[in-house]
Amino acid sequence: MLKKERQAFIIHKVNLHNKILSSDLSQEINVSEDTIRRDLNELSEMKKIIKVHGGALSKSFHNSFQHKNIYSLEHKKIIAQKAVSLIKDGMFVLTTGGTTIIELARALPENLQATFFTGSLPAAFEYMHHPNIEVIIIGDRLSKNSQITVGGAAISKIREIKADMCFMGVNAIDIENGITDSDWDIVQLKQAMIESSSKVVALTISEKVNTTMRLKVCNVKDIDVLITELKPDDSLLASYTGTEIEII
Amino acid sequence: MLKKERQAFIIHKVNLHNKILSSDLSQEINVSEDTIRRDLNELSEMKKIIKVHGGALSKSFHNSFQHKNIYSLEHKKIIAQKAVSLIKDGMFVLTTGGTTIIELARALPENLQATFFTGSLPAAFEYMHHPNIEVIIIGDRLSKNSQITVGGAAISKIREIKADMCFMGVNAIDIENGITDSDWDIVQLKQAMIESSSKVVALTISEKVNTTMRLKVCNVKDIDVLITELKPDDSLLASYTGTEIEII
DNA sequence: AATTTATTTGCAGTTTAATGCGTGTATTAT
DNA sequence: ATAATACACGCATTAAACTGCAAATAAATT
Repeated sequence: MLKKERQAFIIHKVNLHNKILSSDLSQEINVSEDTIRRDLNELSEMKKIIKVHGGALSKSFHNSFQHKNIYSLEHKKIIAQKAVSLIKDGMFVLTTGGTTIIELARALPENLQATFFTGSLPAAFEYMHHPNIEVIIIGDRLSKNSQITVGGAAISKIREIKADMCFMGVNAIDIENGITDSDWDIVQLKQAMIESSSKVVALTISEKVNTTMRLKVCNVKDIDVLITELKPDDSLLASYTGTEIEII
Repeated sequence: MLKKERQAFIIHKVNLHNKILSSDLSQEINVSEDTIRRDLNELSEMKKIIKVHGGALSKSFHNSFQHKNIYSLEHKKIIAQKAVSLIKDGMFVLTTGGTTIIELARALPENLQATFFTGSLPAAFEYMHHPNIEVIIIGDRLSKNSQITVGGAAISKIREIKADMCFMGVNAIDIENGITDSDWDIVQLKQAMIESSSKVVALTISEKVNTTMRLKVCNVKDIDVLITELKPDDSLLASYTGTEIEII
């Protein structure tokens, strides 16, 4: 068995089982464990697999359990601070889910009186702890991944609302493709929210600026305000300054 | 089992149950408690979990801290255990809020496949962590006291549902006055739930049996099953045994 | 085809990682 | 206050990983 085909075989096995032991492979292919180890190292070098003590794991396995760290937490706090300044007493506010929105919720001043609509459970929890904020939950099927309600009922409820402002956590934004996302249900929700709001505020860490995902939510011009942790005149945001978007 | 794999498993478990004991994990995975402790320390270092004496807690649910303080928790666990046995695969289940219902949610077996409708945020959080349970959130204004959605929209949504079973946390029950409560909105909700369910299961700690509040929810005869932490033949429940209510 | 060259493999010895156990010390519960 | 758990630390054991080297194999050259 040639080295190339052996490595192909290993990749196949790893992807199939999500994990593999060096010792098993060694037996199965009938080569020494050293050889397997060398293969695993090379494949790991090529980012095809994740090598661990004793064997290897598939990339997908790793991803599925690797919860997104909140290391951009500080950035998100800055964003939240800026976003909060836009909210005035008496407003009706629509919000999506996402960790940035949670930070926004935590940053709300105690004396702010406003009504928040959301289908995001974690966001609702946060809003709930604010004394002067009225919370309206948008009901429907709960998506376990995103911890937000999704579906037709949610969308038609959103359409019934006429909100002053919509705060949207953004996963990818790009001057060409606008706001994009990877989850069909979430895209529908966001589109409905945009239509139901007088003003759309997009929140994103700069890391996600100029990235693209598969599904389109809206064009850049549909956004009224863009908030990142950067200063408005940062060079990364230069391409957006020409548009009619307000950058904060 | 590889180390990474084990740690992924631990993260999964923690997120599912919101808390986990080192001793349980040790047994389940069949490694020494030292190993588990080392894992928990590393995961805690990585901010994936919150390590506490005896085990670990999920990050998402820091509310679990309050968990210990729940009044007569042990009784509620017994009640939850009994209630769970009534739920079969494929059922549509309506639930109210309340700490007893939370315990019910935690007691649900992992392999149970069912659809749960609720307006209670804490309950929804619990259901969400169960892999095979579909959660439908009933939307409306969020009552901060009871952490449940209340109002006309919630009620009309409930009326659209035809559930197999309704689990109702009971605040006061009495053979004369039936189930009573003190919150107008909650009473409306509960009445709607009763109407929309083939079977009504009332859950209550024995302390609340033979007590009364101001607002009537329903008569005792509208209940199908009554669950307390007591044995069915306990003298406290004697007055209910004559009726057609099943006592568990 | 034969020989050189380069690559790959296996092996021995050493190093490192992972785990379990025993002991003494914290922490929690009674 | 006392007993019962849970914890941390060091050490021993085992398995896995690395290192360098020689043998084996494949590829290239003449």
